[in-house]
Amino acid sequence: MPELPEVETIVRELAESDLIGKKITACTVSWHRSVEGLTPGAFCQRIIGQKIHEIVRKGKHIVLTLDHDLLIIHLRMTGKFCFQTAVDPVLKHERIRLQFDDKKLLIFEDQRKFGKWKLVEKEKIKWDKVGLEPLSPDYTLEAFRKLILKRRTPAKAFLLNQAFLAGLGNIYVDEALWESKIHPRRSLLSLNDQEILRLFEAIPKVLEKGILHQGTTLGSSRANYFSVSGRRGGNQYQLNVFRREGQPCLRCGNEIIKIRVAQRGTHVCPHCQKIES
DNA sequence: GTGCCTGTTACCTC
DNA sequence: AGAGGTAACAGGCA
Repeated sequence: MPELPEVETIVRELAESDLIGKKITACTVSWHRSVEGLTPGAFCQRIIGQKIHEIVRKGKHIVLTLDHDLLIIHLRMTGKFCFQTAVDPVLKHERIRLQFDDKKLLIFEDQRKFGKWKLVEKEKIKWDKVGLEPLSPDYTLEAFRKLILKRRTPAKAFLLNQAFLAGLGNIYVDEALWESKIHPRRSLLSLNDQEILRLFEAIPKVLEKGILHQGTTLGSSRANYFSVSGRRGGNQYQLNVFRREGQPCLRCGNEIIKIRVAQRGTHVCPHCQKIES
């Protein structure tokens, strides 16, 4: 569920909440596999007493700088946060709760239980599986071309791979490919300079639009994306292809179709995004 | 009820 | 190196 724009929205809300400078005074893990690498007991023992100094996004990861460790959280499909007070009931899909020195509770909910929290000593952190950040100054046409160079992988598989580019998921990949008029099955080798430039420009464009609209919330169920304050995103009303199968392409009027690429549901305009270039 | 689908990623084999 | 399959899970939907 949450891709870069949704994670960014959450991180901004967390960073602007009053968590910075707060000390963790209690911790409850109610699903042991939400914690990676440590038993729930060891995890709680290590995190209690540490203060939160900074909250940032790295690809789709949420990174909280504590006194000694980095707390790295990946929401995967259905992870979300909310604030509660001690008198509120335990939520149905609650997996982890942190209590702070002001008695406030940060709750981690995760219906499908794929989300992960881990503690890593600051000096030992490695980000080798997190690729180029499309919204950073490092994102240049040269850097982008270097990633594409000599690869024969389909464009969609490439964009989904976090080790190359960090932060794109199924929604924004389909949007970026539609925007740049590239078929998701096109081999990177087949892309000409003009197409590479269009793709290079489309990626930050669709991500920034997603952030501007505070993320994409597709359905109405609680399994969907909600910000920390419980707000829905608005980007679902701005999508050009994703989940628009059977509807007219907003650029040419032809019908959007849904196919399967890299084992993922994939939305394309067969007229704008031709497989042969 | 049954079977298929879902926004993610790690891990395995080929 | 890269592709394809499966698994981790719960629930919505036809």
